[in-house]
Amino acid sequence: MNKPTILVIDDEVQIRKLLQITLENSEYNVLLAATAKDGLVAAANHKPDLILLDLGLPDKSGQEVLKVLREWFAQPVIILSVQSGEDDIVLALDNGANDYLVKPYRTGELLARIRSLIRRSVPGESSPVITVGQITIDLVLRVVKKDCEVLKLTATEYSLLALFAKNEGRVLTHHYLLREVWGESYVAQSQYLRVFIAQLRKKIENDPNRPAIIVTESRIGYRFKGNE
Amino acid sequence: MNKPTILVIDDEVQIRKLLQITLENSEYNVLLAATAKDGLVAAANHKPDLILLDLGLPDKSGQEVLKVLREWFAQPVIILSVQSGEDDIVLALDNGANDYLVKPYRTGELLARIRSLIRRSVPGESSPVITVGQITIDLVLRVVKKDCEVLKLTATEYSLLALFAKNEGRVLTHHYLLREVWGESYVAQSQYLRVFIAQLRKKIENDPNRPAIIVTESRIGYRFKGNE
DNA sequence: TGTCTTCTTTATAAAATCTTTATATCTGCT
DNA sequence: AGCAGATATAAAGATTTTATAAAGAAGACA
Repeated sequence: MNKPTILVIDDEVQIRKLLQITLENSEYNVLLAATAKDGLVAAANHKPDLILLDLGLPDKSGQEVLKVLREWFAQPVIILSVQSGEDDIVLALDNGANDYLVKPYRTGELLARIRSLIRRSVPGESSPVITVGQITIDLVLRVVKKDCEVLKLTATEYSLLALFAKNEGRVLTHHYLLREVWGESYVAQSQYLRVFIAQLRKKIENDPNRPAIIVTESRIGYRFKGNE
Repeated sequence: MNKPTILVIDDEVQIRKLLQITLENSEYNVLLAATAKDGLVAAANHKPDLILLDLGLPDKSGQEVLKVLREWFAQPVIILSVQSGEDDIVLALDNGANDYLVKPYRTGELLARIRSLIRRSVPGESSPVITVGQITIDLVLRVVKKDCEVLKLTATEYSLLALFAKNEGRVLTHHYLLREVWGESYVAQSQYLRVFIAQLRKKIENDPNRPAIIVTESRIGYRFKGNE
């Protein structure tokens, strides 16, 4: 459940800054580009979830950018422009824009239109399932299975296991685990970790006395071993 | 490829006429409705490819119509309204509108926005009847049955159940449920949720003391379990 | 106006989970 | 082997969360 990424292509630095702050406050990742060229490169490299495109770019017309973009970019594009002529709007929409806002626009409305487009742009998403050995974790459904059998985990146990599964094979330090699962102020509570690791092992290990999935790295942390 | 069908819901006869002519000239089939009630019926019967909805209807607020519609209608909805306030626009978009045009709008722009939405809309069908285990939910008629027997649910109970049914198997957090059913300002009222979950269980569970359909995920939320 | 339905609050019991404590076991080192 | 620090585990205790009934409030409707 990552934050969506939005690419802003606008040549005015103040607008870029303003949008960056606004969007980051609304829990988006923000990429910035000042020219058409940079914008297209950034779009290709980062595959943003949505693009905010200014029509008045120095190096290339925004309409051109839109056309080029639409040859491969399927995510939503919102045009921001000072041009309020109907011809511009119709052209942009027919070139593949999903929306067109005339500057100066209202921030709340822009955010609502972004929400609306992002909400609908998740068509064929396959629920990300992590499979490690006999353990299966469906992060969307929030279901953990061992050999097709559903396990009952508490919220904390689940966070811990999900964190391990996302870092299969890597050693996770006590400090890191405590900070990620319990929060910054619990980094000294190593005993928590021991208690919950024991509980998890009781539920997922074949022989909890000989842990094979969550192995302890003494004095450092724990490691989640999937296969071999 | 058939001509796309557009449903116009507006109480002013001149606007209906005008839109009908405009749209038919642009190769669309047009359906007309003058009230919220007729509009909802027409939407259910004809499954249009797009709806143009006026916010100022005599019998019911357009925002209400939108919410009810969105319980099962997945195709695009464009709001046409004399209201130009940001709050109205944001509310409509968050209620599921795909676009919002302030009257008087420009015809060319409206047509371009319609083209844009229809181009992008997936022909994917959304079955308006969900069956999960013994429970059947008709999202169009808003009727819930358990083993062919109609259950009497209040509006809130229905919204909650419909939301669950649309997300079968996945954990829905307290926060999410409260926001979707009651609205953003109620996200802290977890007690509501408990009360209504208890009421729902009394109505749909075989043994309300041992919930098998709506199971609680302590400290996280609830999960709607269909079969298995 | 009174009745009915539904929503909202309050109160309390029950359940689940988290936290702490106690003790046993392990690990690496001299 | 013996020690010290680190880890494992069970179980008691404390706290939070959940379930449920029921009372009060707010509307709808005739």
